[in-house]
Amino acid sequence: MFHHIERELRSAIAAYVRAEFDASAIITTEQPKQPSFGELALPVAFQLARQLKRPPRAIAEQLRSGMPRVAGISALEIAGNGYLNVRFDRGWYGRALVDQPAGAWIQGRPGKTIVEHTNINPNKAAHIGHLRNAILGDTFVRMLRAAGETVEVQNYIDNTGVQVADVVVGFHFLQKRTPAEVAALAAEARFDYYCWDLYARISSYYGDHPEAKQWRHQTLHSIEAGEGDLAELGHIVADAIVDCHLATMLRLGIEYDVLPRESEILHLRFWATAFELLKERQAIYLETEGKNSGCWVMRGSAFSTDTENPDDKVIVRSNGTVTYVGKDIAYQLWKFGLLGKDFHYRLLKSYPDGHPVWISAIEARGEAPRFGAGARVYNVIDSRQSYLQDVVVAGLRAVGFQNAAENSTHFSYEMVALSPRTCVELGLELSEEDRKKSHVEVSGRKGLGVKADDLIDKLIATALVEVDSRHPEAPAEERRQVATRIATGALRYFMLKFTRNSVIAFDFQEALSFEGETGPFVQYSAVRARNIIRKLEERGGVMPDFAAVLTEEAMARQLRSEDFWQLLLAVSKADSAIERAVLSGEPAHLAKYAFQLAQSFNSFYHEYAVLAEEDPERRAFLLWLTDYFRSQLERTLGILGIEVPEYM
RNA sequence: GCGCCCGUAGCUCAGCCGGAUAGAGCGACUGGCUUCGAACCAGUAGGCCGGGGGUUCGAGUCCCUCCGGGCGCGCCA
Repeated sequence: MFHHIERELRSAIAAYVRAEFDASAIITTEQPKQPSFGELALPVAFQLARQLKRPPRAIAEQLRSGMPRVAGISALEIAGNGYLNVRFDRGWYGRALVDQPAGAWIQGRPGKTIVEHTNINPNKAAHIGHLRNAILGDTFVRMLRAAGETVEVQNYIDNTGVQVADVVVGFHFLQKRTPAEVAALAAEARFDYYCWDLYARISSYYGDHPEAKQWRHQTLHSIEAGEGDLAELGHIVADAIVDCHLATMLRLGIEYDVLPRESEILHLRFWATAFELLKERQAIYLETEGKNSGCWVMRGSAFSTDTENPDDKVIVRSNGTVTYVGKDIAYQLWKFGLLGKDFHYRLLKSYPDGHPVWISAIEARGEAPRFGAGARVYNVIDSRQSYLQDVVVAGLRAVGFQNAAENSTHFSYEMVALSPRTCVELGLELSEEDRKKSHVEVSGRKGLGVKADDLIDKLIATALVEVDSRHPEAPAEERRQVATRIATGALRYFMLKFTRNSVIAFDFQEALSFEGETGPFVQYSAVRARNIIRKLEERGGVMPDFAAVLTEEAMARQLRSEDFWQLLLAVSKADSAIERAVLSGEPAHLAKYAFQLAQSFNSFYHEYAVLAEEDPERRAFLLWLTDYFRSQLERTLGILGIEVPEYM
């Protein structure tokens, strides 16, 4: 509704300015600095002042007196030296919300939006850095869907890369295990933890025995050829770890639609097709001299911002093998349906909620939906890979797919590092240098990091202590479920509260906190609203007929209270908050909104006893406001992927 | 060397397309539990928005420059 009035007002003013001043201005609306100034502020007179060479105050005065009426607006006021402040008709506004609580503004862009996230190497347990990626990606997906878009969630699996190969080397060459033995191990719990340690071991082994890298090359070769024990081990490891990752992410409510795998990209020769295309369109050329002699390269000028003498990027090595970026270009072409090839698919599994997840396959099995061929693609990848993402987009452009290039977005985010204090807690030895830093980078090779499942377990345990002390009478299983929701809410909120380009220095003490700006704070507020309604029913009461009791006049009476009005206004801005977060691509904005909303309600909750209210109209109003708040906060939390526990 | 990001309260961070007196959480200090359960609320202290130039009626926000920090820049993935 807020949104609606805002839009109506903007177009009314734009039309008036065109007619009366013969000028065009981009009408922007702002939130007034103080609530007492009204609901919206328009700096339009300042913009026009320059064009018209007239003082802003005079322009504002003309706008104020001449403007046609806009429904829902009761007054325009001039403030400062030319601000036009807008006051809403409170009774009208409140009533409109009773009639239509949720906005009908939703209309997504046409076509399918592809969001690729998670993309963890399937060779070891997921860590907190991966959590940031998956939570950001998943929340962005929920935001887009809330904005009415059709979204496909992809999670790319590099099951043939060096990282998988290294773990295979560990099993085969260091431990001398057969595929059958590894398969047995993979069936046991926490295989991903086992591989975490093994990967760190083999990485350090390479350091001491450089000649052992020969094993890696041999393994990579076997995996690519798809033959022999080493290839079989590769499949066993990668498949089992993918299962672990899916399970970890499901704990946070994160699901995928399709898992395209590198093994199928190789087998179905995606690269060969892309290579022909790149050559044909002259996006790459065969270098005949200099350091890149014998390689197929992309001109540096195609992607680099260094205008002096940008380095060319090798796409195909002089030995004929393709680089990572080359494969990525082929994959990105597929995402837009521009490669002229597709995967086959098989159903990997169905989630408990019934949602199916498909995985790429060499032969078709089952009737899969049409994957890929998106109108837009968002790649959720950390900012360290921005250079490579630029090359991929330049590749699309060079091939002539301007449109695809423009619709490719690197949804980047900064890394998650560890606070020095947390490193100490983890028993890691820090150098003098590290100790002074504000954060220390995680390293999979060194096994340095916080595993996702460990963190979730720790959060649940911490939450359970609180739940147990508050609700000792509740069944143990139920308490555990409540603690789980609190824990995952805390974790998701923690990862979302920072804007994307801020480095997170992960700190246990901070992440395990349930007070202040945290997920549980917001959940608690929703629980309180629910409690009011539940208590009402427990006492034999029923919800009043809001449509009958809360007439426009009644609303106007109740909303004379500044406290009620401000809360109502804040709640009614959910749509605006969602839209703003989608437009800015910043889930943190929505998280912040949820927090502020919770704050407003908590203060209201403290001040006013809803059920004890004796005046029937006022009581009905308070109940309606409480329920309206509850529904809008729950909707917002749902988009953040945060569930509300039954009690706290 | 080149490129990208960051620098705002003691700490961690917000600050929407440039707009009115720069905000929140934590920490510190004062108060508030007779249950719609305090995982909360009310209040106090705390800021040269890294420095310096510029553009503008107006700059935390845009431009230039310097300082400090992070991350990239391979015929690795």
